[in-house]
Amino acid sequence: MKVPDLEPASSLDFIRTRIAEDLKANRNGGRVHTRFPPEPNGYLHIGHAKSICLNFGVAAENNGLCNLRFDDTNPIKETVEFEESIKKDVKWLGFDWDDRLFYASDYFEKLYEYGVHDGKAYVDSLSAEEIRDHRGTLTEPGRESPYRHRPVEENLQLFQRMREGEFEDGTHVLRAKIDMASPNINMRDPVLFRIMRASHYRQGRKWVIYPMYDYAHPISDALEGITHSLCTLEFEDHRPLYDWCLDNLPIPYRPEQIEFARLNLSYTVLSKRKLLTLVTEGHVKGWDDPRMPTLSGLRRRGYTPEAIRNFCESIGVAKRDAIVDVAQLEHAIRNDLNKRSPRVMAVLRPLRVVIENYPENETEQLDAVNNPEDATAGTRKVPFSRVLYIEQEDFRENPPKQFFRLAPGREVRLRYAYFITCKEVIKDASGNVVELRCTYDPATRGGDAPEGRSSPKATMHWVSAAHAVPAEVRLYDRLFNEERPDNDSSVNPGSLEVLSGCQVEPSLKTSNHGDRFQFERQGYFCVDPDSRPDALVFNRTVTLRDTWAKIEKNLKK
RNA sequence: UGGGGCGUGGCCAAGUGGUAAGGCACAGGUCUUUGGAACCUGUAUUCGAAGGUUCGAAUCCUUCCGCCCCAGCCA
Repeated sequence: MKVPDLEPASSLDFIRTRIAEDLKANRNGGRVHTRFPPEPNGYLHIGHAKSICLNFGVAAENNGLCNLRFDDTNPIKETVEFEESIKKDVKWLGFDWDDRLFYASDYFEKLYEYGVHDGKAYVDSLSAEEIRDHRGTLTEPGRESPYRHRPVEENLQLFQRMREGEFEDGTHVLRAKIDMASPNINMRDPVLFRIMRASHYRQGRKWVIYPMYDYAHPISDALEGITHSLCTLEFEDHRPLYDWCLDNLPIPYRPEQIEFARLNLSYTVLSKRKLLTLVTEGHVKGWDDPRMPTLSGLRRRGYTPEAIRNFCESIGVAKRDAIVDVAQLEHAIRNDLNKRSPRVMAVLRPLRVVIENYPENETEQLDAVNNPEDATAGTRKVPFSRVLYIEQEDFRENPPKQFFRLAPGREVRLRYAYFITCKEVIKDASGNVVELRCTYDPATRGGDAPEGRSSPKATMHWVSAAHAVPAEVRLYDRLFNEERPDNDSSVNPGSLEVLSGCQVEPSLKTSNHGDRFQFERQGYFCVDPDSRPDALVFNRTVTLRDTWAKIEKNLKK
């Protein structure tokens, strides 16, 4: 009898499919070994998370390994600070490279040895501009350098002298001898090594020549026994060169490079260069500014590693250029936080409410559910008294049709407390509503409607004025107003709004940095590192879905 | 008009000759002490276009159109 093949529950992306095929064909002896190879020249962002999840994920799924390798071949851009931030972020995301932390710079000696192997490369003494001139254009072939046919012996000597620091920066380079007429510009004798007197953050002044990415990368992969070298689409053109390096050097091993589309997100930028600019030009407060799509920014904003991983899984891996809607990222964090974050009441823009028929000096402790999504989260006590704060936007003197929160003469429920009715509106000299005089119904304690009475349409959050704790709340919005920001786009001026007179329930007094909460009816918030016990600071991670906002928006149309 | 890729609903994305998964978003509805969550329902006669092969095509062939990447001694 024929045994049916067991198909995987969900479909595999093209890379996982390819790896499964390789495994089935017993290529690489059944091994899967990937690597995440960041250059330590900036902070990791959500786009890197996609690559990290792919590389570490694919390895884990196949009982394989994934290395962390720093591609530190350009000393003028790289720093320890960046390296440390990258390691921290990869760990935070939830991945572990165990003892497999590597550096391209540890392979410099090997890369040097392979340099002029077998006459496959030559020392060129043209200037940078001359090399550019000789390269040709997209439609015209390049021209060979007059130095292209130097004897192997001479190349060997010159290359050694390059290393020994006998030449000025930029006077010589080592080039691969491939094909100046290749329609693929990357194959027109690409530079392999350049002279650069720069202090390397790990190697110091040990080297004055540094290898180029195209040369260092395939060899690094080979030396580490990488089976699948996953990178982004812009390197597709480089694959022939990747393969050339491995084919023409005495390396007994052949990793396979596979390219996938990098992540783009609407309303933000994801290139290291642009992110660097935002930081250096002061448009944001640093790499970990909660508006930044960096992992450190998202972390400070209150995103969880789980949410980011789920997001990366949800967007898939393919080859077409795509711009993922930020709404998809927001969905991922809401989905995660909904299940795990304790609910709490916080009034962002307070409006004073006096309950006229409530005793002056009385305080009640009312029971509030910590998380309706999690029965084990239990309950807490929330103090109620005569003077309260509610949200300014929860009261309308002239409520539009579908507004069913508080208005003159109207009754609403205060969550876990009582039904209250608005009796009087008090305004200041310029006509602003500054206080509401209300009455409460003692029969509705806890917020339950007595038998036979229908419950109000609105339930609102509130805080007892005498017990509330003042706090600063930072509201974040999309970094850019344009869906696809370009180089001329400027940061959304409304991307950060700081609210200073907020009143939060007393249980928040003991919260710690990084703690996450749902402020009921408003969104998810976390305690910022700037927060102190006597000066609480919260960041809004993301708002709750707000159907009233949609209704109101449509009313205005 | 050199080379390399890619085109499936508003945004992602499965599908690889047998009659268009799923998620996000959106629109209705149920429920609700968060206008939250959850749940239900709806949304591509059509897969960039046009021809062709076939009983049958998003999947095969041809032509065309559109988009992205490459001329760093960056990665």
